[in-house]
Amino acid sequence: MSARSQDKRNTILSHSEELFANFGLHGVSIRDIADAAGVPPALVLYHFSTKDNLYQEVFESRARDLNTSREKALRSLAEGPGQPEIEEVLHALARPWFRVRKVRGGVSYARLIAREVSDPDEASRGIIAKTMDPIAKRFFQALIRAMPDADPSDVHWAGHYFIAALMMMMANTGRIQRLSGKYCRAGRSSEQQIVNFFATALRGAAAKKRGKAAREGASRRNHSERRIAADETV
Amino acid sequence: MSARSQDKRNTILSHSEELFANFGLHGVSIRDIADAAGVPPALVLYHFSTKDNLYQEVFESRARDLNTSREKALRSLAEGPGQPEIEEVLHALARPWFRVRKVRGGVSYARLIAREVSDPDEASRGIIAKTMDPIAKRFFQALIRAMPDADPSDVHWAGHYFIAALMMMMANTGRIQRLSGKYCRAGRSSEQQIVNFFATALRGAAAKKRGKAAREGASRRNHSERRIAADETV
DNA sequence: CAATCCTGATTGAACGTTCAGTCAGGAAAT
DNA sequence: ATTTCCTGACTGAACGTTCAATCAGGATTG
Repeated sequence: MSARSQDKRNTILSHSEELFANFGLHGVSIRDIADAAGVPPALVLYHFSTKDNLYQEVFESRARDLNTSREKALRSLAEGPGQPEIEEVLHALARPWFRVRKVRGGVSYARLIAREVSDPDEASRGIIAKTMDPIAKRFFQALIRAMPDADPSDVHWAGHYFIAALMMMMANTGRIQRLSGKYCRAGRSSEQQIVNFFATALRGAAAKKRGKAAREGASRRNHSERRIAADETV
Repeated sequence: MSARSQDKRNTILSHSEELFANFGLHGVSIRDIADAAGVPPALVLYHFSTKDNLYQEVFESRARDLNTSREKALRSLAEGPGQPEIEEVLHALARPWFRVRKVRGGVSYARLIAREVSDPDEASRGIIAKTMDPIAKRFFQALIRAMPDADPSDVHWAGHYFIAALMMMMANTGRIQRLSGKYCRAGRSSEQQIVNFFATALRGAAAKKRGKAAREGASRRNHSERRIAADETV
């Protein structure tokens, strides 16, 4: 492929990224993308065959970088000596997100993923399950390893809350500013903010549990798999 | 309007709710709704004029109940004697959500709102800003009142994390189960889980801050409005 | 010349919406 | 009591538009 052709392809890709992030797959037409990129609609399909495939390619365009950097961070924690610090684990998941937002179009990409994560549509589930779930599972493992004393169930929940909060930041809907004005405008410090909060929270939860266990006496040490009524889905 | 007509209208409304929740405004056509409800497409627009208006009405159908019950809970906290417990404030926001999911179609409705909250589209922002923000602001006020010692900035962030986690639960994408298996299948206990976690977290954050303040000496008591680099948006 | 790159014109299908008209049934008039 | 009138409820067919996708063929490049 010639350099000129490659350029046009990338232009289409980046404009697709922005539009899909802001309006979703069904909220954007091939024409919208073509107009934004300044090319005829046919060229979009010449390069990407179908709209669905274009969407897929947008999604995967940065996923590899994002996931390899997250995987590397998690592996280095897993292979490191002793148990990792909670903050390290949280940063391993979060830092690549904040990093990707620094490069051109990265904010849109982060927003796109955030949209996809909270979309219950079958197609979205598939994409997320394939692209994001393996890393997420490692993340939970690392988190449990970092908190051997805590109830694994609590750690799982905390991990989910962390991901939810992270994705809310990535969605970047402007609601945080709207609701909190001066208090929550942050930028450079927001990664520290979220990591510190959840690290403190996790330690607090673990300490509380330890306290309760101590009060109850040292009986029934490992009952982490306690049964939960499952007639409802969360 | 006759009872029979009212019935049909409600049928259309409830099927719209479910479809919009699962596939979004642009992912659903009038014909999809008409087919699901077993009525001709023209009847949908006879009752609701336009697709956008139908979407709006679906959104507002349960919003009044939801908001009045949340408002009542928050007001009773504000008017009560002394400062409210953190758990009370969190429950005031969360309980109506878990309650609405118990009635028919409520799960879809909760999912619809969760979708809208994380949608950066202008139209979604408007709907959320009008319908949900006033209550959210009261919630933040109550939360700060419940934690007079904590840094208001931290409390704001914690409140946002709480909302994010709550909305993730409401989105009900199945990802939590997929990632955590047995640990996070909960149902009845999930409201307790999220409230307890964030209550502990908030107390922990406040305690940490108090500790730090004590260590730093009693100088600079009220510097809650510390400047934050704002070149970036979260 | 051959291969690659690109485009205008065009496709059938699906879209939201409109509209003329049917129909049941209650009110009003005879 | 019968007929007439009327209206709210509803429908099938069609509207113009936009959709994703196709394709033949021109332009550009190696």
